[in-house]
Amino acid sequence: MFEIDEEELEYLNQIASEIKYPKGQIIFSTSQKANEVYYIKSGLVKIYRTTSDGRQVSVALRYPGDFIGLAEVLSNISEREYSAEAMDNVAIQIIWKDGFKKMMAEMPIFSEKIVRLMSDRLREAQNTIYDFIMNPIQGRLAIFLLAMAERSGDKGADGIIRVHLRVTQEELACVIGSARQTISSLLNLFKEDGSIQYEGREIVGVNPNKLKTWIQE
Amino acid sequence: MFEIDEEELEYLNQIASEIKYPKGQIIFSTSQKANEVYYIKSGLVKIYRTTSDGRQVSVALRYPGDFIGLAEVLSNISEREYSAEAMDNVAIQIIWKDGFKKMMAEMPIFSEKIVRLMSDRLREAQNTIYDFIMNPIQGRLAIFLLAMAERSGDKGADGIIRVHLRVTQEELACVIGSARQTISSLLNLFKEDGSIQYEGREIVGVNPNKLKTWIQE
DNA sequence: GAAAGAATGTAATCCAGCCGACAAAATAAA
DNA sequence: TTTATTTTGTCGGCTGGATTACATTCTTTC
Repeated sequence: MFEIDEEELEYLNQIASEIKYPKGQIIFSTSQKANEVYYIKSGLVKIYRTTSDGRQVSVALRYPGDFIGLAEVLSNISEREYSAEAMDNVAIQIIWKDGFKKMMAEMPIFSEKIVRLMSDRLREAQNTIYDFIMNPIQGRLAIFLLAMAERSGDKGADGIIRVHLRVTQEELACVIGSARQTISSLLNLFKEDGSIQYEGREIVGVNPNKLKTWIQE
Repeated sequence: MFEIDEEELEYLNQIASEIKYPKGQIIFSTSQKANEVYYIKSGLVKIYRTTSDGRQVSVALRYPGDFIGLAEVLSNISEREYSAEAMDNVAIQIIWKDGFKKMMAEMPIFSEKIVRLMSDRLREAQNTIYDFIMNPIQGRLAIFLLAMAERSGDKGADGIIRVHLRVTQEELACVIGSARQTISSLLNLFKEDGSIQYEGREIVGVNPNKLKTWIQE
């Protein structure tokens, strides 16, 4: 989604410091001070909020090459509104707010890309809202699996996307706003139908055309 | 949400042309060419998409002082993804894409504000997603009424927000993703409970504290 | 290896809220 | 005014999907 170039990467390396987070680690969490942004070098990050009754509600996933923690910094909000958690082993660069803003000021093309990034994310979020209103659960699950596959998989000649997705049903439930048991039976439906292929507990193949038949509209 | 200053307004007046749309008029619609952005001078605008079975799904409302049609232009998408409709009589300035981009390039502070605007909208959209997952219908309705009141009403000394909202239940249903009949009974509940006050078919008062009791978390 | 813990499968129950159907108001048009 | 149109109120029936409750299987840890 965000295409960083050589020059920018070099600039980043100057002002950022790299940190690794093991799977499950919290990167930042709600109501912490928002003084920095993060650039994902590898791994998958979940953006979520914990409700008063302890459930997690996820509003987005971020992939390698993405920035996270941007919205609070760009909106000049002092505290994090959401939390971020490493869903894999994750390597991240931390950039302090001031450094990041300086970078934006000094590199207009970079700044333009950030504008485009925020705009892309807004469209993505609006599409999510639309999908939530339009689609029953199976549709949302299909949409989500499709999006994940397209971002992190390789499309084979047969049209099937090869992936390596290890996500628990619990995680899926909190991303699409459903119950674990419901996800369980839907995934089995998708499997029987050939929409997705498993190897043990890992999803290894996604058939976009079949998956799409579960989606409304 | 977007605070435009004198200088910017003047610049806008130079490059924009004003158009008025009567209530109900379409300003732009899905899959039209996205060659311009709009600045709302007065009135309320609904951003929505029409589904294949004819229903409307609304993803945001925009108020005076807001830009609309921004996301496609900033993301460099050639076609509109959503439609926009005047919910009141609306006065709007049209700015052509090139002119707008030139303006951003020439006025760095304006450009910064646009970044902040997109960032604010992203946070808003993420909060909407969160609310959809967390709240049952009455919560979403309460959240929406509250947001509308805070944006377009005046807060009295008693804490009650005075507004003039003429929205049909049908409109409300499509904004929060529900059925008209459900909205009907909920509004009556809210009315009995003192959360909202009617005058004929217009909502004229909103009691934020009472409304909040309907919201989860 | 065994035991503990985590992740899945399945089934029965229950309820929010959608849908259809229609009556009653309110507004607009004639 | 009368008539047509739009908007609202109300009420059962129906159902998707949450919830509860276990059983099973896979993964770690010891």
